[in-house]
Amino acid sequence: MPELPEVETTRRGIAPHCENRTITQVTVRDGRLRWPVPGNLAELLEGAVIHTVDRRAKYLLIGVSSATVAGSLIVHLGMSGSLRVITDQSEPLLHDHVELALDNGIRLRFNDPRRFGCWLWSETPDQHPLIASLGPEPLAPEFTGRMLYRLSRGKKTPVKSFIMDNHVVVGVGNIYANEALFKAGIHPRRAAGRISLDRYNRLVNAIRETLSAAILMGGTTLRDFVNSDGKPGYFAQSLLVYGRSGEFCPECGHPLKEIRMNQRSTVYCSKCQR
DNA sequence: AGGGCCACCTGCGAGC
DNA sequence: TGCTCGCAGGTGGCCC
Repeated sequence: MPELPEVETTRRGIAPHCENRTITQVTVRDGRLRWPVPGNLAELLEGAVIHTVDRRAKYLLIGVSSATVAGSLIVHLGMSGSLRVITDQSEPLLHDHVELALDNGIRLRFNDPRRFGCWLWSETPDQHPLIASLGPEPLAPEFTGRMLYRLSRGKKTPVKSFIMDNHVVVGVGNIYANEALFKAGIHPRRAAGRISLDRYNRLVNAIRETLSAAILMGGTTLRDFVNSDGKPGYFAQSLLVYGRSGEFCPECGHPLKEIRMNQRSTVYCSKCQR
């Protein structure tokens, strides 16, 4: 479910409620996530203070410290996860696996039906194997067309796979890869190594524009994404090609095509994208 | 070494 | 109505 805009929307939603709050209780109802939730999580966190809520790629990094521990929770929402701010006394529902109670009476509740998400703990999150080898953030200045151009020389891999590779750039998932390639006029199957610098500059702009616009609209809700208030995102109505196979291209009116690449739905216009 | 594919898991809609 | 099938926003790890 969540791509970078959805994770950023979640971060912005929870941060004001968590920062500088003390964790009073940790509840793990089902620790069988992608990796087991550490058994000593409550021991580590209860009584500690949350000082930061950051994002790296699609990971939320919740910085926590106390007299005895200092480190970060590494939280990933997987395909179906959501983090909600609970202000009332509502009972947990099915798939509400992890919960943090804070000293302001608010609870942070993690729901994840498919359990592809994770809750890990690290004292040195920057060096954690899941984080250390990630490529640049798509909205950071070091992500440039020149960088993509250089990295892609000699690569036969399709450009869509290339920009979805976390070592190249993080945070470009299936929806936004489709959208950005359409905006840039690049065919998703084109070999990454056979794209000009000029076109990579356009692609970088398209990725930035697409992700920024989605963040401004609170992310994309297709079926079930909800933000930290339990509300949907509104970028779905702005999607140009994703989920629109068979509809007419918004640029030229030609019917949009759908193919599968790496078992993922890939929608494009065969006239506008080369 | 690099690239492609599977697996992890539940829920839902389509089609029979 | 109720079953089965295929598909879903991610990504580490395995195999070729």
